[in-house]
Amino acid sequence: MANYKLAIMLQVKDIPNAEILQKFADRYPQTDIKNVMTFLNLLRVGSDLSLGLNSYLAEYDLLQGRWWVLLLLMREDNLSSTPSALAEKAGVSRATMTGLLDGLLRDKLISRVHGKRDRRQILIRMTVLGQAKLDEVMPGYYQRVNQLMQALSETETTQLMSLLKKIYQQRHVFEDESHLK
Amino acid sequence: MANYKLAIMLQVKDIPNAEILQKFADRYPQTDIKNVMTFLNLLRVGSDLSLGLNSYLAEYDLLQGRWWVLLLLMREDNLSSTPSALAEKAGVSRATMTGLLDGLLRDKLISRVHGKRDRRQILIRMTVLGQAKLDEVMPGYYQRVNQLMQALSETETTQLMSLLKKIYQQRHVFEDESHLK
DNA sequence: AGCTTATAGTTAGCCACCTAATCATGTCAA
DNA sequence: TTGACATGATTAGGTGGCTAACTATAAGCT
Repeated sequence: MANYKLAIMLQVKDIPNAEILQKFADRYPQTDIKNVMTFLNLLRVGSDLSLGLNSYLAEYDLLQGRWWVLLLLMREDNLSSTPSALAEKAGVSRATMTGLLDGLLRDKLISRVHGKRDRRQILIRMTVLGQAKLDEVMPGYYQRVNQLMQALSETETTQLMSLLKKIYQQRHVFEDESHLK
Repeated sequence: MANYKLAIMLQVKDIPNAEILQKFADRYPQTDIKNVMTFLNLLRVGSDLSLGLNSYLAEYDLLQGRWWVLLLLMREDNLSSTPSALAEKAGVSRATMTGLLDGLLRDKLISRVHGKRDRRQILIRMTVLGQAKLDEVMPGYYQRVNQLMQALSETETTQLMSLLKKIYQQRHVFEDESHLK
């Protein structure tokens, strides 16, 4: 039993074709080829879009982690939050958040202030530079998302949301033995 | 212009709701809320499934990278390939493949043999232990994929494949300025 | 033959993620 | 009020990505 650690997604460039999957299906009879292909395609599309988003953000010296932190701060009325709250909302460990904040601080996009009431807490506030960075990045981001989603009609987008939601509800299948019949 | 490096997907736990997106839409008028939400959900589902797959594989001391290498080798008639061919098919750099192969070698799941014709080449062959590992992992993998995809009917699965394909064709939107109108 | 260029693989060093351990501060109950 | 436990943040150490630089071998020209 190993420790599972990384959120790194394999960039599945070479999804097996039906013939190859059939070879596996012979060895492993439970295989449903169509299901596997759909699953792998879902992973691949997600991975490629994530990679693409990163490559866009990198033009502005950001990656998804630090960019998302700025977005979370922008949502707050006073542009402030704490490391643990940010870690929770971003879905990363507090240790990772410390690292992300280190990077943002280095680029002066945020500031760290020690809490007054609870001296364990640190208050993170987005700086004017941070806001400027976001103002630089976001228009192009929205433009590209729109461009991407133009591949689908309004109806298809609704459909996709609905299908994703159904799959999302099953997401614990890999983790939790009890979900198997 | 920074260097873009990681295939790490942000685990977007906290997708903004319509109200928050509206706030951003006020600041950034090009925002199409529905498109953004669909995009973020696609990223999130991909990320969560990838994470789940990793957590399953970790029970067998594998992660997606090393697991995928074993699958690629299993496809080959003689269970053999070269590091560069594997890197190409797995969609990772040759340097990363070196690292993955190091790990597989440590666990004796593959063997390295120096090429005869071209002495620069190394031949990677899956060992009996490697095949046994895959035979251990794959049934549960297929079982879980089937379980996951039971969320969708046959028709819905076909629909999803079609929608994903349409989006996939637009995947260069983030990387290539010329795709913007 | 001997240069130059291309190719296969590894190494070095960076980044973002993780868990576990640590340190400081708060809280609560005997 | 003090000892046990909880909580916020950081540090240490490991993994798997990346690019760039390096070594060794091969191939192609002149």
